Amino acid sequence: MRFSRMYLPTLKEEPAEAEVISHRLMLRAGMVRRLAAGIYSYLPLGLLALRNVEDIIRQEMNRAGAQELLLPAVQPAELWQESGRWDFYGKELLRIKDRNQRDFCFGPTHEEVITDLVRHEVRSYRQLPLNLYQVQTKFRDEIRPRFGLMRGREFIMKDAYSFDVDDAAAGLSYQGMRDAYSRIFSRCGLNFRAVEADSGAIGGSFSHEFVVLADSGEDAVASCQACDYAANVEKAESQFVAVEIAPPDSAVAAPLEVATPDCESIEAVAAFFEVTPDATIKSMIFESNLGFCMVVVPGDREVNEIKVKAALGAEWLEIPASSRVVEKLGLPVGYLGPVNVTIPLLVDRQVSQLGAVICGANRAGFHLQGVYWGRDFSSQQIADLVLVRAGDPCPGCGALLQIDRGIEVGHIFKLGTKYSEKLKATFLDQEGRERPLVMGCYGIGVGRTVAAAIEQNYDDNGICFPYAIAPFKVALLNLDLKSEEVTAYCESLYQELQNRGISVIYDDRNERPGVKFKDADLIGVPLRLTLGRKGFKKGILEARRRDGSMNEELPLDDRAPLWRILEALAADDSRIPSQ
RNA sequence: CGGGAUGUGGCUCAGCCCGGUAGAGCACUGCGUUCGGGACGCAGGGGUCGGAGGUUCAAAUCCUCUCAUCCCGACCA
Repeated sequence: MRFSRMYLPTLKEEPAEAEVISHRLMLRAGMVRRLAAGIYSYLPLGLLALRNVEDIIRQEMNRAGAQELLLPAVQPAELWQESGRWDFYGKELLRIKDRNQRDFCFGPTHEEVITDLVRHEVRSYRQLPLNLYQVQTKFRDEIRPRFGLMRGREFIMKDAYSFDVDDAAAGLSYQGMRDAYSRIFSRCGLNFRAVEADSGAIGGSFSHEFVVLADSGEDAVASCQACDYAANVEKAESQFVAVEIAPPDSAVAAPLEVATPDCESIEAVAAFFEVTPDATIKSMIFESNLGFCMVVVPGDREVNEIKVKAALGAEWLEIPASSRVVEKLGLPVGYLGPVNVTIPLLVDRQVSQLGAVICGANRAGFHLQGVYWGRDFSSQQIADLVLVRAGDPCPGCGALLQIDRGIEVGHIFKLGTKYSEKLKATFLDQEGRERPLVMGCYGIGVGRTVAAAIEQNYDDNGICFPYAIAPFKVALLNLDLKSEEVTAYCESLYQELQNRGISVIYDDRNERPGVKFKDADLIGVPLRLTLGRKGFKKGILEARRRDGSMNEELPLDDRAPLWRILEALAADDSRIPSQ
C-alpha cells in the first residue's frame, strides 16, 4: 500500500475523549473512530489488524475441528422467551420491533440461535461431537461502555458452541478449546494467563478466562507463585488456615457493650479500641431474591459478592441502601453485628479463627467487645466469602498468591444442558434413549484482543505491534522523492516485497522525514526500511526494528540480508506460549 | 442507575467569574523557501459557541430544562 493513497488519518495531538493507552493510540494511529458511545468504525489500518487476529483464530479453530458458519445478528424474541433469557438478560439486551410490532433483539450472544439450529438437524449420537463457530458483530447495551474497543456496546466476537453426548465428551471439547485458545493468544504475541472464572450470566458449571496481563485491565487475577493455580479474583479462593485460639474467659459470660460515638467504619472502630482491623468483624446486610441476610467477615477483609451470591444460591444480590436497612430491619448501618440478629447469618469461615472480636451492637453508637464465635453467635452457613488478596495462601499448595491486573480476551464455558433442556435439543444415544445435548461455549473478543495487544506493546512513540497482527510488516520510507535514483530503488524494492507476499506500506508522501518517522512509529510497523539521498550515495538501506532491538545498514545491491532479517522477525514472533 | 466533569471551525483548547466585534495552535487551499525525527513565511477558506426556553437594549458568557460525551462504582468478550 502506498501511504499517499491510504485512508490513514493519524493524529498528532491526544484525543480528549480517550483515557486508556490502547484507545488513545488506536485513535491517533487512525485505526478506529467513534460513532456513538461504545460504537466504533474500523478504518483500514484497524481492520487489517482485526483481520490478522481473525485469521489466526480461524486457523486454530479449524485445526481444532470446529466449523465456521454465520448466524443472524437479529433474533426473534420467541427464542429468547423459550430459553427464559428475554426477561433475565435485562436492559443489556437491545430490543427492537419490526414493522408488524413483533419483538426482536440484536444478538448479544448466540446460544439460543445455535441451539435452535442444531435441535432441528441433530438426531443421533452418530452426528456428535459438533463444534460450530462464527466471527460476528454482537451488541450488548452495556451500562457503561468505556476504554474504546475494550468495552464497546457493538463489538466483534468469535463465538463457538460445542455439542456432545455426555459430560466426559464435553470435557474433551472444552479441553480442545482451551488448547486452541492458548495457541491463538500465543500466536498473537500476547502475554496471557488462563484462569478459573465465574460463569456469570452465560451460566454453566465451569469456566476459564483468558486474561492478557496489563495494568489498565479491568479484571484482577490471583495466581500462585509456586504452582499453576490461577483464578479471577471474583472466583479465587485461598487455603483455610486453622489456628489455635484462646477459649472465652469463663469469668466473663457475655460481651461488653461499649459506647463508640461516631465509629461507623472498621477503621474508626479499630482506632477507638486501639486494635488492628483484624480484631474486629465486618457485618454487612445484603438483599437478594431470597430476602435479607447478614454477611460476616473478618474486619480487615472485603466481601466477595459473587461468593455470597453463590453461597446463597441467589438469582440476584445487592447491597440495599442504608435507609432501606433502617426502614425494613430497624438496624443501624455502621453499628451492625451478628449477635442476636433475626435475619439469616452467612459467616466467612475465617471468622471462627479470630477469637475475641469487636463488632457492632445493632444499636447506634455502640459496639460489643469480647465477642466469640460459637458462644455469642453462630450460623448454619459458613463459607469462603472474602476477596483474596496478595499474600493469601494458594488453595492448591499453600504458597503465596499474587494479584495482577488483566484484560479478559477470551472466555470458555462448560454449559452442560442448560440451553439444550430449555430448548429441547435432544438426540438419541446408542441405547435409543432421548437425551439433551451437552454444550460448551467459547468466546473471543476480537477487537478487544487487538486493543489488549496494544496495551501490552507500546512506547512513547506509539504502537509496537507483535509481528503476527501488525497491519503492515514493513514500512518503506522514501526520504527523497525528488531523487529519481532513490525513488526508482524504492519503487523496485516495494514491488519485490509485495511479490514476496510481505505486507508493506510504502511512504511515498511529499512530507519531511520527521513526519514519516513519526507515523511509521505510531502505527507500529515492526520493520522500518529507510532510504534517502545520503544512504543512496553510501550504497546503504537502513533497516530498523520498531522495538529498537535492531538497527542495521544493508547493502543496496544485495537483498539477501533483508530477507534474512524478515525471516528472523517472523520466526521471533511465534514465541513460546505463556502457558 | 448513582457520583464527578466536559460540550466553542476537522483536532487540541482559550474566552465564560465581571454580558457588548468569536479567538489561538494544529489541520486544510494557493505560492515561495525548507527537507534524516511531527519546518517556516505570505495569502486564503471554514464556527447556528451541543439543543430548547427564559432574563436583558444586548447572551458563548446569567437562569431553567434537555441531549451528548468522558471519568469513578454494579455487568461482561
